[in-house]
Amino acid sequence: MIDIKQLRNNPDIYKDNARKKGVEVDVDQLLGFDKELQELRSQVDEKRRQINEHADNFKQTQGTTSPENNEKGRALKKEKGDLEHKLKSVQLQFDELIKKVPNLRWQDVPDGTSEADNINSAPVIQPRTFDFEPKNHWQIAQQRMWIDKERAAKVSGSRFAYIKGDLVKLQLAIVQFTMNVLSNEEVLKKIIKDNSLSIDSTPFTPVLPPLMLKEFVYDEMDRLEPRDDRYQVGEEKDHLWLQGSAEHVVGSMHRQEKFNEADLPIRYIAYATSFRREAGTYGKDTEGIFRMHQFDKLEMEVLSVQESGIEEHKFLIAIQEYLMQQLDLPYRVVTKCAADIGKPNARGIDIEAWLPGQDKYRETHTADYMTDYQARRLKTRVRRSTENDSKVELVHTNDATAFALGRTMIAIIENYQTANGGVRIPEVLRPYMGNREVL
RNA sequence: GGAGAGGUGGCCGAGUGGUUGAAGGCGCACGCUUGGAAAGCGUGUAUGCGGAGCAAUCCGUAUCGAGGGUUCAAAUCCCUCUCUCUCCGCCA
Repeated sequence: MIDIKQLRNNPDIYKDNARKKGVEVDVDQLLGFDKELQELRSQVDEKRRQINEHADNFKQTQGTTSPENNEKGRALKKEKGDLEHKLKSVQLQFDELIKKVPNLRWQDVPDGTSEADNINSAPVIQPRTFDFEPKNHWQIAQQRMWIDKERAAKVSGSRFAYIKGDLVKLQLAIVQFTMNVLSNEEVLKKIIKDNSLSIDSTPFTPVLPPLMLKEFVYDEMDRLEPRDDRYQVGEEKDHLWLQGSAEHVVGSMHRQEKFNEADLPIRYIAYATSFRREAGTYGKDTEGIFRMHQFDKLEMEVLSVQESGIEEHKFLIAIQEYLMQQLDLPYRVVTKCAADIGKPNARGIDIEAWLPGQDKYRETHTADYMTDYQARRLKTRVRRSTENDSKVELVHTNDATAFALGRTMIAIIENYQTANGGVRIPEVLRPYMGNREVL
């Protein structure tokens, strides 16, 4: 959620921002509700003052009072009740509307009307040339019996799969490799230095989060919508939702908490299964395991003070690139335009891996910088102390993919394939696979 | 699923109707003391909203898990929900 005070002072900036993001929201109506709320609140406060003053009159007499006095107190309370009732109904309308106002985009986010306006970097690692016709991951995996979608369809339906054999070992190797990189402060220091960042090198804490979350928490994260893409569990009884990304359960983990400045940044690397209905993607990416209802992911989440938010964002992108370079996978970096970064985002970057079997770049990573947008409703705050002053402010949140395991394995299979249908193992993963060289 | 105990400030913990935004302690900050430090002593130490002021600050209001109720008055009484813990049962 945005800061209403900021919007009061700069309504045009918010209007322009919403337009650029392609979000429709009536800012003037919101300001109207805001004004009404302020008036009602001061009326309620005044009424409460009168009630308190009236009650204070009995303190001396220790409860000795008269019917007339009781009558007056009751009348005041009735008036307060009426005002509060009005306040509540305006508040509800205000709350609904303010949630629709998108976060301000960062200064350097390019304009654009759709993902077609995103800006692609030149390849950072060049696609390799093959002296044979490269197959796609599905052809290879099927032949090697690594993926079984037919049986998964019998049991669970479309867009589910059994992952088997060496592909499982490969996934676990990537998980271990990544966990080791992100909890190694020396590596992080090097990445910080190489990218001329000036942030602290606190290592990432590995996390296995719960996969279900409460509806109102999901809403506070501003990730519940579109609900069509979410799975609800125990609709009547539990009101729980399956997370669509570890960000949803890790970013919300410190809701209603107040940190000391020295506690930040807090960095997590979560390993979790994500669930998505993939509504509206019928017939898209049906081959293989590119787009599944369920997929495993390594996800980074960072809570920081506001001044280092943007550097944390750049740090996460640098880590993503480092990881891709370690696996030696061809990729490019995509700077997403205003229309494509999403409502809660201030800035968004994707990484796309080259898939020779599809002859295309495809998204494997995303990095989202939310400034204080998520933290405001979550009430995740930090106490900051200076000389003789201490204030509490909202933390800034960042999340970014370390590896989406399914897609990463697709990229490995397709880029590391050999003419005879084999797949070499990226060097850094070999120690985690018994030092084997091929799958 | 059954039975019980709890949720108070950064932390611990007192508090069964008005003098409690909340005792006491710890922690933290500043000052005194010291060659310096520790100990000791003193002072201060929540946040949201609205208002006044250049400002330090002051005024009003709300907040003791959440919501509702009783009362002139609720951290304190009643109801509902929620979370944590203990014991039993079931179970990976």
